[in-house]
Amino acid sequence: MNKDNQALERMEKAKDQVIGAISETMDLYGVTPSAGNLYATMYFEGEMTLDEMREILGMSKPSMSTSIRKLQEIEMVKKTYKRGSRKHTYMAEKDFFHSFMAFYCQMWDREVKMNLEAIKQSEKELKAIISDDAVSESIRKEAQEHYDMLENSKTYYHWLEDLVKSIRSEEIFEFLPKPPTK
Amino acid sequence: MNKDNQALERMEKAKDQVIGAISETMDLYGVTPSAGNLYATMYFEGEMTLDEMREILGMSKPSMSTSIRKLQEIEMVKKTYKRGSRKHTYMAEKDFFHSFMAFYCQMWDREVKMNLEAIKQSEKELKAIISDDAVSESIRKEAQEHYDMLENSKTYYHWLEDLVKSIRSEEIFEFLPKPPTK
DNA sequence: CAAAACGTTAAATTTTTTCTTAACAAAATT
DNA sequence: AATTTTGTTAAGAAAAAATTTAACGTTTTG
Repeated sequence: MNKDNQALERMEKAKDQVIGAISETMDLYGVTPSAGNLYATMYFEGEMTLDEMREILGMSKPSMSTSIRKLQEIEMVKKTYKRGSRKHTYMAEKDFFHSFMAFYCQMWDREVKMNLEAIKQSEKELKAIISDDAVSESIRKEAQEHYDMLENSKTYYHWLEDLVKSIRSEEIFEFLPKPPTK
Repeated sequence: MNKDNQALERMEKAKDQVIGAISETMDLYGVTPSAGNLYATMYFEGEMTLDEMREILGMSKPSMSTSIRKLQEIEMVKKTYKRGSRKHTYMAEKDFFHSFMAFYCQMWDREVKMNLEAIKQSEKELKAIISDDAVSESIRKEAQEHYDMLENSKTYYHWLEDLVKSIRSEEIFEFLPKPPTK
């Protein structure tokens, strides 16, 4: 079937378009190129084993192993259980809403936690300066300014917390409904 | 004033806490370490010139120049006009809401545009395969599956577009109000 | 129980990115 | 107009990250 080979070639081209775009996007998200490429490839395939991945991407097995682990961490790939084969199989999460939620919630949670903790420590130090009468007026004033700025910034982090909460609970879709699948 | 020096040292420690945290966060966002560090430093300072940055960070001037440019791109730093000095001065955007909006809207816009374009091209190819009667049934079926998957994924991108819109218009704050500044 | 299959960890290599020094271009002051 | 000041671009060096080859431990199968 010559027509079929032609069609298959054309299909590869079609897939590569999207694979390239997804891969590039993920790159911007701080996912390594090969992990991005792997995910995008899996997006078009069903279950895959590490060897199949290595085969199709022309890369080493440890490379696939580490990429898959990273993709699992951000919940873009799930381990699947296939009876018979003793090789592990994995599958791409195809619901981008899920990926979006998992990725950003994880990221923002970490941001909030880290920064609020740092602010807490910092404010403790600043407070000590502010309430020490032996320190000159101008320095205490500066400390106070920094303190106020930090205190003010907390507003943002708490908002971000709320955002994460509304995404996890899916309340956000009441405000911003998922468009209907035509 | 020995007490003052002590206080200043303590203040540096307080600032460094937060600088470290912000810097690390920005790192996760794909901003280079030195740009992150620069922003976090400027967060505590007023207007700054390139030479002051170089001085305080102990880095080269071209480094500051490129970092500042990147920070301007994502709207985390604004150019300020200071009469008198002919050196350029810059100032950190301290409103994290603004930074959040600028950064993610830019990112998501690019993602939507890139991927929808790729999908469009890809679907064109797939359609050609699907409607070619000379191609075997099984291949046409596979093409149709890919097509449907792509078509379905558009839902997500359109949602992301809506999200960006509601952030830009600040409508999102009606749903998720900024917590009051105590 | 020995040998093979599978996945992961460790060490080494390659590639990419970031940063610096040096050269350059534009603007301004003398 | 010549010299100095300021910022950027270009090329090279240093540092960091990604990938591969090699070695290891576990599980399975003959």
